[in-house]
Amino acid sequence: MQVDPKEYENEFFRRENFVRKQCPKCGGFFWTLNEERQTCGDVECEGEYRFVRRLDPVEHWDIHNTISRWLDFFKKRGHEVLDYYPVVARWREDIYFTIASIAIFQPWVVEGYVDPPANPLVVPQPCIRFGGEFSDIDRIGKTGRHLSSFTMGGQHAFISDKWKGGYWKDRYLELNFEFMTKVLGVPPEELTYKEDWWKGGGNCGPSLETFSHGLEIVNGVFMQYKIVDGSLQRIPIRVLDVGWGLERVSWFTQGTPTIYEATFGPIFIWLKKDLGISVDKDLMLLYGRYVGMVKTESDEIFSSTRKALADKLGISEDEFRSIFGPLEAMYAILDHVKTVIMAIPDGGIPANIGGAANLRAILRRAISLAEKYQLEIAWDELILRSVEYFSRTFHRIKGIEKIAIKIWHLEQDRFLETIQNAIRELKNIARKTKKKIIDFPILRDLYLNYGIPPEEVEYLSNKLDLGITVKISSDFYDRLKEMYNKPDVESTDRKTIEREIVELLGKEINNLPHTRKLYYEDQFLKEFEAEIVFSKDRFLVLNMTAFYPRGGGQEGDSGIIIAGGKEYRVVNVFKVGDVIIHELNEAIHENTGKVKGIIDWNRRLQLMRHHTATHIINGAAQRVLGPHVWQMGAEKKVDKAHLDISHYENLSFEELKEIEKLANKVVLENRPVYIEFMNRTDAERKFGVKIYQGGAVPSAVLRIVNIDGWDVEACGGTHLPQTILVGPIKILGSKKIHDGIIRLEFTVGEYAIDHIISSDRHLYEACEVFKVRPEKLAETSSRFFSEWKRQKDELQKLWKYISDNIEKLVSDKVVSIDGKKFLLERIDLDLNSLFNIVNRLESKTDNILLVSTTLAENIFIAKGDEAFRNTIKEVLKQLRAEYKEAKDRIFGKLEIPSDNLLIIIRKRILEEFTRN
RNA sequence: GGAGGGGUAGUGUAGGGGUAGCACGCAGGAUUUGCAAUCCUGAGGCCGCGGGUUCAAAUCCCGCCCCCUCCA
Repeated sequence: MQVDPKEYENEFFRRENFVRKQCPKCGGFFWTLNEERQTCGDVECEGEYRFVRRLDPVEHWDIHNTISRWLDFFKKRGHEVLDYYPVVARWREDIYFTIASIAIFQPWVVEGYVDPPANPLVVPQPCIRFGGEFSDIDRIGKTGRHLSSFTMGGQHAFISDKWKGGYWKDRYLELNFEFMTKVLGVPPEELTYKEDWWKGGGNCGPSLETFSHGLEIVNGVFMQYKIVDGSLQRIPIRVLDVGWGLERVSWFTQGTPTIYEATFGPIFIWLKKDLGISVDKDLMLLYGRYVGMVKTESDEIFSSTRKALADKLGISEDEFRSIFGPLEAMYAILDHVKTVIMAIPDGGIPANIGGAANLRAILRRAISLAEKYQLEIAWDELILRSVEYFSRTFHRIKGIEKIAIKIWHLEQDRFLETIQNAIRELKNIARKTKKKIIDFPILRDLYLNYGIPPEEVEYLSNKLDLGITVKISSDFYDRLKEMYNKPDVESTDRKTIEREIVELLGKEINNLPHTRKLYYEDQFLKEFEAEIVFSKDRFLVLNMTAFYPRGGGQEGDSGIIIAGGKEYRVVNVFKVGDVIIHELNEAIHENTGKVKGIIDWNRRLQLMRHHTATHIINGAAQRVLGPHVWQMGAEKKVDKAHLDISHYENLSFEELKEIEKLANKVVLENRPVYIEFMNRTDAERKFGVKIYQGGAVPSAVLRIVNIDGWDVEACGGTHLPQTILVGPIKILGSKKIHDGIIRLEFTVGEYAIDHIISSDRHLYEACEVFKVRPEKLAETSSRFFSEWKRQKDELQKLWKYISDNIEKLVSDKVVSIDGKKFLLERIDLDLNSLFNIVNRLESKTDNILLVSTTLAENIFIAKGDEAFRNTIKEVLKQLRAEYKEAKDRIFGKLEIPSDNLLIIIRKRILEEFTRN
């Protein structure tokens, strides 16, 4: 797009005599003090990183010192320092990870609903990005500069009529210039400010990027427009959105070959030594100097620029691969481990869904790279060292090393198992398939069932020398997509239901005044009087209500409303915007007048108990399991409730009981529960970001529910004022509902008592069976179980013995008549055993009839040719006996002694054959 | 949230209404100076759990649990 050059003009440039030039290479405009300068300063135009000069990192400018110097600089110049936010952007619905420092302030501050926490301010914000210009996963480690997690030094100022303290372009550049030249010591003529345009999240504005010696170090955006119907419109609030690449600052000042040496410092030195990787010093410096040539726009460009890099270093591509392959793999591994670690305390657990899937992807990439280059990574130590090192600045990862190691091993096992399964399956396919060709259907199954993409199948079958051809169609993923795109069942989420109701009630609902929420003013209000504001069909809106609408995972209240002398049952209560709608059991005709509302108090009390219990259990789970636990969802019903938490594996019985015990302890401690409405920024400052347990809260003012010294959450639900009122908490069980999310089911109050009583009853009944006391039940039942197993085995052996000998027992009873072999005998066994004998003797005889009298039952079974079966059936009809047929077998029960049947049949058979 | 594949001995698997098999591993024995190899013998299975159908279910039907994977 064409940008008005005026956008970039400012007093600072004028005062310092900067000149505006156009770069002959990229065509971009930039500002410089050096009139002779041609290129803009970007590495693609400069061709090299001219600051690279040293092999090993130095502590003086490591990432920690870089961050603290940077913070100091701005602190001394009137900026307030903010603690960093989580890397999992729980307060945002549109992004999973925090991708930039400005994300902290979107949308509430940027759109003017909430005051900024300070103005101006700086924040060292760790960000996680998968994909995009700076972090294309496959390129990490190979470009010298890509990271999946980095620290954005956010320098922010806000300009609005209502806020003091902001500043704009001049002051920004003044500070920027001062830091670059005075703190970093860059000669002024070596600085360039390149013009760019930034947009995101509907906002946009001009930006000036700071370059030196080939490296982009800062991107300063002057957010001041929003895009309306394709054209720019000034927004009332202007936001200075400056992002410093703090790892880049650290790299720039240390002058190491790549950003990785600079960022990972002592961990890099240790790992390199541990793996025995070494590269010639001069070659390494040369690599660092020119690795910036590598471009990542497309696969073609990437490989051609990589080739150019090898040429520049004077080595062949093969040599390049063997020298730098392991090193680049190590760079990537360092990066990936750090990113996984950074995400864990914020509840970012590797999983198969959403943003968490990216965490799994890089974790697996790290493992794959180690395997590919045969790097014997000491993962546990690497994780320990990474946590130790980075926790110096990023305090939230303190103490997560055990959990991180556990997660790493779980994921590694899972990954290796999947690969093993896939390899086995592939070998089976290779063995079974005659054509020795693997095409779409097989590739599809391998991908869908084992997660192995076609390229990997090809790699594996070559590596394993399976002698098969892998045919990858270029539209593989498109064909898969076609299969997914089958129309799915209509979703009836809450929003569609609400939309339907709004439609039903008409647009008027949106024009109604906000309903006064009596349930917040007095959570124990059981009865109230109010006035009708609106009614239609079965829906009623009042000017105020004590009925709690469904929300925050808490079910709505029920009860009765008396209007016009008539009683209505309230069957559902919900919110549309700030209007609370009561759904009644029948249509109401009054449009005005007073009503009386009575809440179903038993129900409400139980819901409140469940809600407060949810917060108590959440706090307990965090303490028992670790700081990675966040609430991922919850539901509170009358008879039971559940809480979903971020956690990496199913809970053991012991963990469950520990949580239960701790939760009940908090109940008995009778802690007060404070509730207050707070400004978003104040709440965050006072209680930290852990208040966002329930996810994004779409409001500038938060309702803070604070269980004293235990748990603080932004929550709209109704709660008890003291924990003792929750009553006993009984955890019913837990299960994994997704990877990385565990559901705890529980019940409280009288329902908990009921549950305990019924478990007692089950225990009592089980004890009655064995006539033992509860503490002996497990022991006794396991003794019974092993006894039962032993006897079953004995029985089996016995049966085997019998059947082995059955031939001998009956062989002399087989009679041959007219070339056919008959066995007509009485063997007193149960029917099932007779079936087995018949099956076993099938090849020895043609026609068999066995009768038996066991347990006062006369039974028989016969098997044979049609004529034989017909004879039997005829006799059975005469005897009025019931029988069944299955294939060539007839069997059933007799009312007469079974011997009788045997005698009759023997006689008949003899008759028939003598007649012929 | 939607969807595939799977759960049988320590491990890997076959079978698919009628006595639960195979390979590797394990134990004992034979051969051998010893090991490996080979041969013989043996131990080891709630066929994931709970219902249903059936004379009979590992197998068929229904529900649940667990594992792996894909998509949103």
